[in-house]
Amino acid sequence: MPKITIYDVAKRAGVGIGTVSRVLNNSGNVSESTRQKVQEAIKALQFKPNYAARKLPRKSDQRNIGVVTQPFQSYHSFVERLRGVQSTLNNAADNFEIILFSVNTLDQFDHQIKSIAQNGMVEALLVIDFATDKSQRNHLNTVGIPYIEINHNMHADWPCIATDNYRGGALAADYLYELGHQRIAYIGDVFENPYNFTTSEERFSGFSERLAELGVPIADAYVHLGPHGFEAARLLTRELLDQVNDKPTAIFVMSDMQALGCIRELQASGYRVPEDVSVLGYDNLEISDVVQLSTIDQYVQLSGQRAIEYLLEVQIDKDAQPDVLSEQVIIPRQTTCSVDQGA
Amino acid sequence: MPKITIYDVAKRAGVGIGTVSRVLNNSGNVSESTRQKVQEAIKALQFKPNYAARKLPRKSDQRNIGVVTQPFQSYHSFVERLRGVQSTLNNAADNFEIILFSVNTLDQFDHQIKSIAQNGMVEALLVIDFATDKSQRNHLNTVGIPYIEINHNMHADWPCIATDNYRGGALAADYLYELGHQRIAYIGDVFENPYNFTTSEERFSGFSERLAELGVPIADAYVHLGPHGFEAARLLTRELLDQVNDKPTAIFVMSDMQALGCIRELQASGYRVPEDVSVLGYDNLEISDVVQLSTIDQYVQLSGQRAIEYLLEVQIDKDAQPDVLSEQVIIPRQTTCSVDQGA
DNA sequence: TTGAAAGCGCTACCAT
DNA sequence: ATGGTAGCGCTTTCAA
Repeated sequence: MPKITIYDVAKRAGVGIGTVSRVLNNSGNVSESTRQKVQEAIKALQFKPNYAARKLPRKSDQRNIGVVTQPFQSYHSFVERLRGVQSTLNNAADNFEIILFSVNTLDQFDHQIKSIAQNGMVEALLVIDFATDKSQRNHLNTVGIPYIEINHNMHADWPCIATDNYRGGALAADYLYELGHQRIAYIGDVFENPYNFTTSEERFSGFSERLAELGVPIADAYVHLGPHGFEAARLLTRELLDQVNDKPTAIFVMSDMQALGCIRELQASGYRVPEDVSVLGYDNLEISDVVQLSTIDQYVQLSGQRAIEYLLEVQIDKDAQPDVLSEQVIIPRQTTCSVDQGA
Repeated sequence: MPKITIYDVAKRAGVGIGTVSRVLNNSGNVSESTRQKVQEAIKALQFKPNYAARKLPRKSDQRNIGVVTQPFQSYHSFVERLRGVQSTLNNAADNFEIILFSVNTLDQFDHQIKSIAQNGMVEALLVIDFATDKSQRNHLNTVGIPYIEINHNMHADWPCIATDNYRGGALAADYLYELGHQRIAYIGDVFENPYNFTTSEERFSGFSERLAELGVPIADAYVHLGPHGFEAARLLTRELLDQVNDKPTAIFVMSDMQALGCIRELQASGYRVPEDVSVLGYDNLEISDVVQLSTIDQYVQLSGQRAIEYLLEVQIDKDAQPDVLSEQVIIPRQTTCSVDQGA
């Protein structure tokens, strides 16, 4: 069926297109009777005004910022980041909308980026948890859409805010070492996954390398990797406990939800936390405060904020440079203690 | 500064606008040297192609669905609903994008709805946690944007999916009553709030009315309302314990996070859960499974799915009616038991 | 109060 | 390979 335009509506209602436009916009100067006729024609024809055509002759001040992301990898970081994006946008300007593009696969991601570059619906783009490739960046550059990545990896060559997992891992190492721990274990996700997420690997690298520097290298038997989640982490903890002669005095778990699973298994096996085994998580979920889990906070909301600030600035100041975020902080709570206290 | 168009770029590069358009679209047939010149002109002029103008002559098949919502009232319901929206949209059609409009106040909401109706950027609208008024619905109807609300209240007169808190409350009453409880308390949010959220009030109404029907009406002293959150719920529980002579044998708490606070305070006061006091929450968070909290699951993801299904159907079948969702289910876990077991 | 007509900024097709 | 030109569907004058 052919596209229905105001011409069709006008014809059917027996009026001019100007009149149709007027009723569409409530711009007055339309008699009640004609308005009725036009409304009827609209309804009968199921007319839908064309967004682009409508916007074109208007000096619209509405602007869009696109956010490309995975469909909510983690509740926490997704929502917190979006929150940072939102509030920053609201404070900076009131005419920005957020367009959420969510993609499931790398192919979809590629397609999405190119189509975004093509149709120009957004004037700036925030890419979360994906790494753009050269061709994708070319597309964006050609049409002049500024973009920034929030990603696990750092790149020197294009705008990027890194969530520095490596540094977070090192922080964990320092913290546990300073508490006097020597036999330390790591529990996290397997390193290979379809999205190329390298979170677990990076946290582990930072952790193990720092530990080696400190003179307490982590033995393979103390590293247990598996699927994500509470239950899986329980199993990994069980595995760790079973396979090792000298029980660890501390465990660094790559996420809070997994740390909870780890603690559960430890307690079920008769270990006290932290007296027998300290457990350190990563994320600082709301629940982590509730259960007093020691953890690492990555200021994930802040990364959303920084990203938008950069995107906004780059429109004004062509030479803007993103703040490379690499802030984390240990939140010590009740699941970690020094080895002495344990003894 | 005047808007920069391809004409400006063409002039500056000494070419025709057709050529500029070609380099913009990578459509070939441009010599490398001219492409260079055009690129430079684009850069120098900071030219940004106009989205609307670009889209107009194209037969774009990209379509948008708008989602208007609070900025993430609750992580859980926000993400879960969005998840339902996403997956349903992805399964149904691959050319739909989600445009997220988030508003903080009722005024902003009104403004947003009217501007959405006006600019026609989306062809369908999902309104979450807000109640549209007559004038707003008129605006949407005038331009023929189908919409649906997901809200706490049920309306017979326009498309709406109700999250039937009243029924959920009644469910809680039935469940606790059947376990043999007679002295039952309620802990929840205060009924008045700037957003007109009536969740707490509705859950309480359903709960208390059902309890009355069952012959075990809830006394005022057993109802404690306050701010949201874990800590606040602790305080409310303290208050309850202090002000009442006969301790309740069961407490219905309006949300899981609050239920956790309640349990914490109970245990701190020497009560065993559930042996001394049963606690029932509402939401079924991920953590609730972990800590084995008995709760009510409202299938919040499903509501997002149903809403999109309706919106999609209404485009095809003008007489579509939304499924009025009112499904909840008790998830009995380890924080509730019968009074007999407790004794 | 209304109809006609001139663009809005771009794409795509025609020539050349 | 390139420049010119006819629309895309609408809003907004301008006359009537």
